[in-house]
Amino acid sequence: MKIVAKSKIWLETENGILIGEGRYRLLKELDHAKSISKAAKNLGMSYNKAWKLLKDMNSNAPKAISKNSPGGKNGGGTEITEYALGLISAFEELNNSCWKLLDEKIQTLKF
Amino acid sequence: MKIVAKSKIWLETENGILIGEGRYRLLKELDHAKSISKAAKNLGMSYNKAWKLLKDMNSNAPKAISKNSPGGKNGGGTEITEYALGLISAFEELNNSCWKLLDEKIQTLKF
DNA sequence: AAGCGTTATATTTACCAAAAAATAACGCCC
DNA sequence: GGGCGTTATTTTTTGGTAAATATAACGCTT
Repeated sequence: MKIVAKSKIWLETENGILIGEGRYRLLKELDHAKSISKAAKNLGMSYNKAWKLLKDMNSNAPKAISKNSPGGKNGGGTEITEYALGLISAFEELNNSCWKLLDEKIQTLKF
Repeated sequence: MKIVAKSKIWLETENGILIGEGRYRLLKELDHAKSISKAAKNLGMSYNKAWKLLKDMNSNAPKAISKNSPGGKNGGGTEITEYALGLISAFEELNNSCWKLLDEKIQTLKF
């Protein structure tokens, strides 16, 4: 019987969760859509949830994650910071090495 | 600001979850207590939940996880199999190497 | 056969978190 | 200043899961 190892990783500060799978996807989509409402729609997520996640990340992180602009031209928008881009990379790298490790390790075990 | 990487790993078969953090703790306690009701009490878990977890593991695993004996001397009891002991070891090993990897990797990243 | 302590299972209740809905605020633009 | 599309926030509703409860079954022991 085939047995697979799965994992979820996330980063925490003393304030709370900085990034995990859902927040990672949101940041990537925000980087592309430049708008919370559009990003949420693209991800099949409610605007409300996306906004709460982003707000939480901003208050947990040591630096700003996004610059939000309500009102103005075309209603406004949201841009993520350089720091957020770095977070995205870091999360991807940690995830990839974790998956690779588990894939290798599980070969050495027989069930 | 201090940032830590956390992870949860688990093993799945095509039927469902084989072992994860909660099931791991239950198996270890069962190995010691030889009784679902005692193990559950020791873990602060309801008997109902422990029984369901064990039943699920047994139906997901390729081999028996436990031998349950209702009735009889002292009301019966539950013993986990050699296969379950192997699962415990495998889970510990995967977890340890995963944590070690994350600890090392996160040092190389600056936030 | 009655009692005991366990496993086995179904049912009901409670809770919490996610989703949805509603409302407000914002600032450009015409 | 009114309309537009966005962000911001609160409130309400819903759904799914955990907890609690209840009941049955089991097989030794006396």
